[in-house]
Amino acid sequence: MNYLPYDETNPVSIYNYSQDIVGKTFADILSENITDEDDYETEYARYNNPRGKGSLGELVEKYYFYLEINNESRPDFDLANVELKVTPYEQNKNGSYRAGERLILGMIPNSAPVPDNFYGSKLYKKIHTILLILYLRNRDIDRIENVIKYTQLVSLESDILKEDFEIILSDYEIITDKIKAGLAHELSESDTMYLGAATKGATAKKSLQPQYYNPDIPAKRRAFSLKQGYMTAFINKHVFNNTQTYDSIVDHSVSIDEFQQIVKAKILKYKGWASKDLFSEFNISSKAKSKYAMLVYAMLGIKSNRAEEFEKSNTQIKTIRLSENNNLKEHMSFPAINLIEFAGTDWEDSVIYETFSETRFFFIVFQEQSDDYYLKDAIFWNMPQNDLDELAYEDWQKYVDEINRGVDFVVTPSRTRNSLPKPSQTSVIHLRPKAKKSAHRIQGKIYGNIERDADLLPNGDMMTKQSFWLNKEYILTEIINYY
DNA sequence: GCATGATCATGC
DNA sequence: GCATGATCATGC
Repeated sequence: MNYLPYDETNPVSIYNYSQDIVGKTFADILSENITDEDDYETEYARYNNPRGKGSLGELVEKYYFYLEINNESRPDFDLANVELKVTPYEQNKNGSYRAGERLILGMIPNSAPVPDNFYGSKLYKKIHTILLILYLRNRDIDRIENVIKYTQLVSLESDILKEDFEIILSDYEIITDKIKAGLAHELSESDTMYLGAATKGATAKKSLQPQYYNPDIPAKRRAFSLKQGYMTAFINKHVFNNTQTYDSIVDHSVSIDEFQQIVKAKILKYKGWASKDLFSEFNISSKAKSKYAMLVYAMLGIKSNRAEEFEKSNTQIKTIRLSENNNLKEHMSFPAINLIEFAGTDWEDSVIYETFSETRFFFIVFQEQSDDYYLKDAIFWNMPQNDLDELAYEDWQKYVDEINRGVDFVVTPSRTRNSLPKPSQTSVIHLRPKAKKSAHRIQGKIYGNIERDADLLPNGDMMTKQSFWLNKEYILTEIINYY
């Protein structure tokens, strides 16, 4: 073994040495270590490849810490029990920061027995102490030119588990119980709150593996991860020391079950109330279409619309209005998409896959009765992995095919019809317009304000900006079991 | 009367 | 000025 510039048995020594990395780009680290110009070019290209997702971490391991790359379940700094994690963060438009990705912690054993106890797991040993190296990601430059900004020694016990202990432990149990029941193929990242079961491997089909507890049905390889929302809160709190960002709903450590019970109780306290009474009780005079969502935050005691537990667990509040005869009034809307990106992205990297694999939902149900809506129920929900893999995938494919084939239009004075699949032709999700006004450019002919309201199609036409929507019939079949 | 295309009030 | 979280409303 060559001489190392730090004591590999001592976490503090490793951390002290790591402080000199701050301010460097990944390319700097390469050039400080490679004198031959051709070798430098080769390595630069290798580590700059966006397909090599873990490659910046490998670069740091190899060229800064001089470690052998280890793909095993032992920590990177084995003798000090320290795991190295190199991860991006990004700046939001309003200047605040968010984690760039979930933090992958270690593979979930699929072909071997799962330890019952979190403390007996390889995961616990591996992530007990983490050297977290954060770089500020700028997507406009070569990834290898990004600058490393922070390095921090993170202790699982004092920094992470202390405040979120019960939830992470119950997350671990949910994941491992499903595996032990032979249901690893039904795992979804949105099943849990902070510790997620993230998919691993380029495409799911490539990464299918037989299950130890159910050899007949293969399952995707997955890794334990701390969710992106969790990491955003973590770096704001523990790296940037910014504690003003969120309001928390529950001020003590609880399991997922307890958390959900507490949150539901805060809402269901008002079960049966008419919405007009709720609006006056909580002083909401808004005429905005999102007034029901504003009401829910008020009922939860959240001043901003950022609840700590919801942000950390990627949970979205959505309100649902039922008609008197128990149908949903409307489909559920999501943000606008970029059509060209939509049609050119693989399923597992698509916004729809990412949204439904990672998001937990808190549905607040109101029901119409005579001339008002009455609070009926509050339901935590996430899309079952099977529905995502099969039904949502088929719907998505129809839209991708039609957009790539070329969308046809029929223009009339009152509306412009398009040849995208209709909501009634889909089972889980559909695309529909969402803009200030309708706008199109069809074979060069312009209708409406295309700059503001239209989105480009692959064939050069433009159509009104589209969002994706969750079908109301699907939502109804999902929530009907709850009441 | 519902499906689908169109649109809105607000906050940041 | 635009993203958000929705609801509105025409015409089949």
